[in-house]
Amino acid sequence: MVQKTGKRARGRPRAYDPDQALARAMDTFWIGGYSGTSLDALSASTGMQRPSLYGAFGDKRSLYLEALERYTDESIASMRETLDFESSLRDGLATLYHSAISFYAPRNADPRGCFLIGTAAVEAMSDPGIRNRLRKALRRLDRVFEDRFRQAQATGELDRQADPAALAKMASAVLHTLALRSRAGDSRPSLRAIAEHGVQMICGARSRR
Amino acid sequence: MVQKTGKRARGRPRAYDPDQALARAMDTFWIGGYSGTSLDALSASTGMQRPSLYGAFGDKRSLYLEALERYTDESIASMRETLDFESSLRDGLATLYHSAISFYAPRNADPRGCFLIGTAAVEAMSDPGIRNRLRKALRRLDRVFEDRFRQAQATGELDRQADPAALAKMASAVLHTLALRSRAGDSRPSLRAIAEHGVQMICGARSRR
DNA sequence: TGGTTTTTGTACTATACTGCATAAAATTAC
DNA sequence: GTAATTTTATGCAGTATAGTACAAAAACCA
Repeated sequence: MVQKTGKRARGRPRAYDPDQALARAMDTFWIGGYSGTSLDALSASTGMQRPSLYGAFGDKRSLYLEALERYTDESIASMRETLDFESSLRDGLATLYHSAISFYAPRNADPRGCFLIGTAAVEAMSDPGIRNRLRKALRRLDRVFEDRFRQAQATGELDRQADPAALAKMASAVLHTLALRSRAGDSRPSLRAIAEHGVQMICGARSRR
Repeated sequence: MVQKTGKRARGRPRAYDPDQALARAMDTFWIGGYSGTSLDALSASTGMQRPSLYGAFGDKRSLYLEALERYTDESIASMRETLDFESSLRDGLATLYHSAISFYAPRNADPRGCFLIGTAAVEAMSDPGIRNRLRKALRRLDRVFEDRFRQAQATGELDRQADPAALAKMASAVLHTLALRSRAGDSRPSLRAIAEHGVQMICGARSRR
């Protein structure tokens, strides 16, 4: 078994960094999907032999689930950070979407979209565990937007009669379409245009930037 | 080879209906995804032996591509029909979304979402052919909305300054999020709520139903 | 009835895949 | 330096998979 926080390991030291290995495994799943990614591919990308993979993460599904959790946590943290950093709701949304586009369709690499939509959505039908995790992840993402909308309502930036939960789902919908379209190969300018229209639609078209 | 429009086949008659077989194959891919669906599964669901599958549709990828095309064509036809049938833009959108929900999350079967998002999006990364077909399919879906928005503009139902292409992408975004969330297991009422908020957001919240 | 044509069903090949057993390697504890 | 402990590396077992070869079957034509 892997000793998670062992200060000085007793036996032979590990030749890999568990965190980096998980990140590489996530990238590999991201490209090939769960069913489309073999243990050989994971072994090659992480640099770990199969028995080491099993020792560190358990079987293929467990490794995928860890990658899924990691992705969700990181995405949510990054989104919260962006929305907190920008002072206005409008700027926060705009920055968040533009960051998402850079993330989904990097300038120097193949577009990959969102890990959840690109890999978990497929398996959701045949694996109830993955389906539940996907549903909860989407709900958590909704909550990030919802919390910011509530805050905007408290400061008077957003109309008192607005429905924060409903607006949050619309904000997520824009994110979902950006993720899908980037994976489908849409150009970055066209994605940026969608993001801008999304911001206008959610915040109201009144104040032009 | 399969004779597509032969009036009276010369040899032994086929034991299957190519159209029904393709529909069954589509269902099977829909559930398991491309990589996750084996030829044995396809053989079982269609009732055809593997050699018959090859004779009729070619290899696994060709069969998948045919299912993809069929799904796209049928979806677009159905959407156009709905938007044409309803007299107002608002009712057309509302009916379209509700039909989509019934389609994505049937009352008597497991929710399955959209074939494109659920199966083609995964393969898009490793198969450029599928990625291109997905991109074109999404564009065609956008066009359905765009055409309807243009028509609404012509009849004065929609503001002259509105941007039909941009509105169409937002209308698609709502459809995308419905597809994703249904596959993630969201409840039908929550999906219906999203649809209603989507309609209000796109058509403007002025006229309550 | 016999020949022709097309499809079906069985069986096969070669490969890929997941998971694990086992021994060598690298480190700590005494 | 030796024993104990943990990880690595090689290789294997059993199964699943995509695709195909080939003969039997079921129709038509003469």
